[in-house]
Amino acid sequence: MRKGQSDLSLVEEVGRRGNMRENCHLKKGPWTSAEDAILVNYVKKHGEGNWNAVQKHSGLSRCGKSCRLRWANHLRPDLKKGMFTPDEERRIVELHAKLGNKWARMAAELPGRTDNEIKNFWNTRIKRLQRAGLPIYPPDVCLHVNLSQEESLASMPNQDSFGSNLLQSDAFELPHVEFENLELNQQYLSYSPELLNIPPKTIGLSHGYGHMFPMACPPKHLQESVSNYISMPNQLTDFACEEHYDDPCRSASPYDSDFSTNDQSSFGIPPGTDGLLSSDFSPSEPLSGPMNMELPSYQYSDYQQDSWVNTSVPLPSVESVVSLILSPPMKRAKSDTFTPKNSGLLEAVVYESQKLKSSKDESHQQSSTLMLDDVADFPLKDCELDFEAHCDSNSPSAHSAASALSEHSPGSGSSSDEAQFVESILGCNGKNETPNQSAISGLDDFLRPGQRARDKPIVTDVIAALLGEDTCTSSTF
DNA sequence: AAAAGGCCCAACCGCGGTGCA
DNA sequence: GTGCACCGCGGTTGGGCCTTT
Repeated sequence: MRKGQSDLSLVEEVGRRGNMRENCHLKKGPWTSAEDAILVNYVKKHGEGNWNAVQKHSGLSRCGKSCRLRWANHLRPDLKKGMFTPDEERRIVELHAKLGNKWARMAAELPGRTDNEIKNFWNTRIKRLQRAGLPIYPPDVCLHVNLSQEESLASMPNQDSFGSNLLQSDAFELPHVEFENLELNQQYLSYSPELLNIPPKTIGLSHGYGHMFPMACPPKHLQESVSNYISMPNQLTDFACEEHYDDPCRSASPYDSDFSTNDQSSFGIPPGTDGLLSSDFSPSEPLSGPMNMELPSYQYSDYQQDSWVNTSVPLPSVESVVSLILSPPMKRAKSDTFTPKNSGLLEAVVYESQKLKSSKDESHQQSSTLMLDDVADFPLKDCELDFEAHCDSNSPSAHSAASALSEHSPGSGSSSDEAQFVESILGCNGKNETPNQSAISGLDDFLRPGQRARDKPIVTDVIAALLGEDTCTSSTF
């Protein structure tokens, strides 16, 4: 545009070319170069801000919002145009792993890039990657973020005050979560009042979540990454091999075993089985907050695409269970003191069960030997803490036992053979699977939300088997 | 060559936060 | 304390372009 050209003449030009109808109507749609010129002119004269005044003073028939957006995304002189460089791409991935869908914050870290640009890039990228069955986050990024967050965890004051800090911290913003579903959970878990020492309905679990699970309960975006590993056996073996096992960082996470254990196929979960990972959990109430803003659920693997129906979370269920089951006793034995690292809900459940069981007749003891021993020494208080963390619906594990138990509603999903399942749980199905694998497979089926109604009695038995007690005789069920 | 489908990106919408009267 | 205006953020939409069939 020629210098000195008045805003007015530009407006006239806009009026001629654009599809402005009447002055009283604000124009929408694509910006014309004339409009751009007006806006640039205006900002040069008056500076940024006060965007609503643009319309008044410059005659532009655009709302302030639209002007701001146009300026911020396209007209700002410091904007970097063109494709993202590999460095920028990597930075975005890292930032997303750290921040989640905080586009504006990410943009602040990438000079010349806009939040919209980054958002579009990311959305496109994850679509592409997920279509290809590739992980959203490269393992090294996960590890990097995990490590850095672990450091911040390590720098926390003392463990004693952990709980209170946890409840007070605002460091990580996470939504308060409606726990409609949890009411049903309580039906199952009510035998453990201590365990559920939380309001049944709305529970503000956001505080301290990040401390509790530094990346352990990473925002869903990491779950996505994790879930993608399900379809990436090679990466699984690459990343989750033994040298990572004892990595304090990795063991810090309920996802510890994610990479090493989530490969359904390696656990005898047949491809296409809509186990937990693809259970069509769809909360009756939409989850609120940032996590909810994230992708509804791209948590599916290539194996699961057919059965993928709006899966909203359940991935962690398997993780929690699996990490519990597969964690070497040594590792757990070291965990005399609770750390937020332990994936806890199932442990808590199991622990409670142990407690109850020990006060009852021990006739079923044999059937409970699979997993309980490793976790029986977990202090309940710790379990409570842990459970709170898990109850955050954004916590991957929140949907672990809680949702898994609660979502055993009639509906979709094929149920596996119950007898086999129980056998699996008990690790004695006689197949070539290792007991643990069997258990996982069984648990997967057990935890499947879409369990048929007719399975309910079986489910109860299964829970009993899992918990090592006959729930039919238990007053707590 | 044409239709269909997918991709990409600019722009819009709704909501929440903040400042001010 | 309340209402209003403004601003910023994140999710969603719609249209143009490209690729595939």
